[in-house]
Amino acid sequence: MQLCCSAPLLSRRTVSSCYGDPVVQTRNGPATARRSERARQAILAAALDLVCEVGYTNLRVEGIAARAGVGKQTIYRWWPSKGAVLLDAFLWLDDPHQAGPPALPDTGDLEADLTAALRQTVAELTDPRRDPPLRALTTAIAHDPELAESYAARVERPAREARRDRLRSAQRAGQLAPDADLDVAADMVWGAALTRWIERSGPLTPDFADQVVQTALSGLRPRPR
Amino acid sequence: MQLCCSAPLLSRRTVSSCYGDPVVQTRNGPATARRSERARQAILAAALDLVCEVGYTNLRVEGIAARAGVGKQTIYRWWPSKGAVLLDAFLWLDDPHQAGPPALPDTGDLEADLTAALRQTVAELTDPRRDPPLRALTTAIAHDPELAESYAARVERPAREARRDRLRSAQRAGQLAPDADLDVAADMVWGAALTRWIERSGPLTPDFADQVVQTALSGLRPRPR
Amino acid sequence: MQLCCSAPLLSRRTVSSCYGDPVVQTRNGPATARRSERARQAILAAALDLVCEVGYTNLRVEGIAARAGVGKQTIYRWWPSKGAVLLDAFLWLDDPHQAGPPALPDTGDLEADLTAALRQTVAELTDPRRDPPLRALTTAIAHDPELAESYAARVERPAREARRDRLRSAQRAGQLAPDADLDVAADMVWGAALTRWIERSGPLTPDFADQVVQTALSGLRPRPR
Amino acid sequence: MQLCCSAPLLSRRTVSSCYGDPVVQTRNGPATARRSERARQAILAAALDLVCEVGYTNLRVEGIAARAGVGKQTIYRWWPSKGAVLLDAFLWLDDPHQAGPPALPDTGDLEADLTAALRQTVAELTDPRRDPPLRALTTAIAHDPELAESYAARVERPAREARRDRLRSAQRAGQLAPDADLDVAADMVWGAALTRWIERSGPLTPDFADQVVQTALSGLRPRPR
DNA sequence: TTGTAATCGAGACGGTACGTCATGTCTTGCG
DNA sequence: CGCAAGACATGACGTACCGTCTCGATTACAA
Repeated sequence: MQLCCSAPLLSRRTVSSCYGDPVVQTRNGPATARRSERARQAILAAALDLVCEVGYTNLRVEGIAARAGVGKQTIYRWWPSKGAVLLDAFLWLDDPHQAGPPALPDTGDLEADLTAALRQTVAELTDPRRDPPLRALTTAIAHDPELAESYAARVERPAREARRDRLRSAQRAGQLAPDADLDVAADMVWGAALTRWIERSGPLTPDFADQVVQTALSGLRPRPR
Repeated sequence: MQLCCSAPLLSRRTVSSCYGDPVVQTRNGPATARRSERARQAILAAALDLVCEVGYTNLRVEGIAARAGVGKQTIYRWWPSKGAVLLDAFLWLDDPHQAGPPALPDTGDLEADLTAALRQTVAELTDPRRDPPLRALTTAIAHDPELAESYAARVERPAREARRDRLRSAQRAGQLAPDADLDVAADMVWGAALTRWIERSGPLTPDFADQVVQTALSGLRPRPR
Repeated sequence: MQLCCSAPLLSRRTVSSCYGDPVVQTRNGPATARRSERARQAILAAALDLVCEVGYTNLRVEGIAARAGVGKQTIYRWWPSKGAVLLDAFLWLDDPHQAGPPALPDTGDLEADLTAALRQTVAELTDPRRDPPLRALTTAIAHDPELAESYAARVERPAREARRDRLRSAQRAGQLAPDADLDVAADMVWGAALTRWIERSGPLTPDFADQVVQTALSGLRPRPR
Repeated sequence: MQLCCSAPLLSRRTVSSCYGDPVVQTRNGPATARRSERARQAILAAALDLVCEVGYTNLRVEGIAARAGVGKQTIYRWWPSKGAVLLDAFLWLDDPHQAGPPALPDTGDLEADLTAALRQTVAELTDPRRDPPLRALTTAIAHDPELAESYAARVERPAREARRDRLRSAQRAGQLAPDADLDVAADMVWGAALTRWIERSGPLTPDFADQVVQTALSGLRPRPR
């Protein structure tokens, strides 16, 4: 797998030393000249800017290169496709803020924690800096298995596991039905938000997050009195 | 809006006579020669075949034309994009079977009806004839607003309304909490399936459908005894 | 051989109907749409203009296409390289004037005929419309065997044979030594001019042509008295 | 003029000390490290090998560097183009053998001397070590005026002058018509060979050399009896 | 029965973007 | 400092498709 070259969700401070190898091979000697950090950041920033400005279908590798003041080959040397650039760029958005795998809050109050987490998801999905690249990635992975695997490994599975961890903790605490399938539960809660986001079929607000969590916990049936 | 030229979900038997007007204008005289039904069906069939064989990104208008034994212009005359062809082709899959807007069963047993409906959705999502074109459409609409509107009008909104209708009926019958938001409820149930389908993050089986409906109705909290 | 698509030195008047087949093959049906004569002429004219303006090394297929108001693919469809375009363009220069294989004058006066022919060669070599493309071709064929064969067949061999024909006629008339090698003779006469042209090592004038022919006929040795 | 950095046709044995200055300027300090003779010879040898193996158009500076085990910059530091490398390499071929400007033999027998000289030229033109680089140079100078001047100064003019010297000597000895133009004479003799070489239009053999010289001296007209 | 006009299969056209390759410069340690 | 290594910015390459346009041939009403 050689899709993305940034360090995947590391906790190290010095990202600048975590490069992968070039996508295209050259004759090997004692490596001397190194990858340009300036170029890498300019490319990621340009990709984010452009996907917001012109959309994914109008996003061109040439355009990224031009905006970044970089040669096209410098992009193709390190990424196999514009989708891979975008994945790195998307993760790079959070690079400074979080330096480790995500985790849901665990205050002991399940409803509050889930609500906070889903509100966070909703906020990210509607963040104008994150919506366009994420939407682009969502469609790109549908047709690029390698990118899909990379996206799953670096974005999807970590999020999914964080959710399951929190739900398992709640189940242990007796706050969840002992026979509940945690994956089904998570798919219902986050799937509701994801569906609205993908289909743009309804408002995606904090209120919506609250309702989903409350409904998922209590169920749709009328409360017995 | 002139995206798709097949008849949209009409109840008339003779679909072959419901053409719209050509997408490209020609000088108008007393209409004489008519659209070729043979060509239309060959195009739709070729589009379906090819999207399954080579995927959406490798689907070319030229390829559809060649496979259908048709000139490229015959496609561009009647559809504005390969996405629009695919939408017609996808709907054409169901043409013989259903000749009207979809409706969920309403036997009075809410859980049974929802389970049947979600099982049906799951079956369609995993049908090898439907999965590739639907996946293609799902990504195509992300970048083509006209196609998105057409898809919403002809696929999404009808389904969504059928679900809401059934839930409203249940709410009237006192089988649902009176304050439940029906859109939220539907998004939870169908969003769970849609998420698994999009993210390929888990098995998409009848069992899964059963679990989702049961969990949505009863909630995640432990049942009081 | 599919290098050049104009008719090679035909005597037919209607050159516009002598196209060859496209360089890239497509599936064959009953041919309908035809090659654009307008595009062909624009390309040849643009190639000639540009090679004079910017030189062969700076001649780009993109540049020809742009100058001709033509898509790049329209060039690649009909010619395999810029050298092949240039060969056609060079021959197209003479298209109206000569419609058959070249022939040297044969008035019976060998010295006068050779002098006229060599003056003609010298005039062409120094013609500012012909010098740049011919120089370009001369270097291009050094590294492109297919182009070289085409050039030999359409330019070089016809000229060479015309010269040999005239010399043979003279030999029959007793104006040439019976044991003279006609190829050696022609190489001496035209080689002298070609060398000056290639090496730019001396003036290339009608006078020079006169001297060469006179010297070749009489020899370098002092005339016995 | 900074085209070539080897010593031009010197008679000194120790070529290794005749370097010019680097083509690219660097900040000047007290010169310490000197040009590597090993690198220079490896580059010239690699250039010769490669131009024979892959041809001039496929000859890359990177390829020369790789074959020579040298950094690309080491080539660009000392030569302005691959043509300049090739010119040095071509001259370096003769470095050991001749250490001065070329001269034609002058035994007093003009025909024998010219024949020997032209046979020598023919032998060099057909030498598989010399043909490819020389052909490359011949085309390279057509588009690179600086290289052309250097080639003229170091290869062409010396040869041309040697020929004229020999012919002048013959003219003084009364073996040549007093009014013969020596440049025209030389162009006829060597032009015949050069033309065959460039156009590959006939055998280039010692026999051919003999015929050319004999014909040039005696002329084409039938010998009077 | 014959016009007449739109559609048909076919494919060349003017273009845009692709991903690769080559160029010549710049940067990084090593000797 | 010169050197080997190689990343860099630039830009041309030839290919693949795009969506439009132009050909005859075919087709089906209207006169």
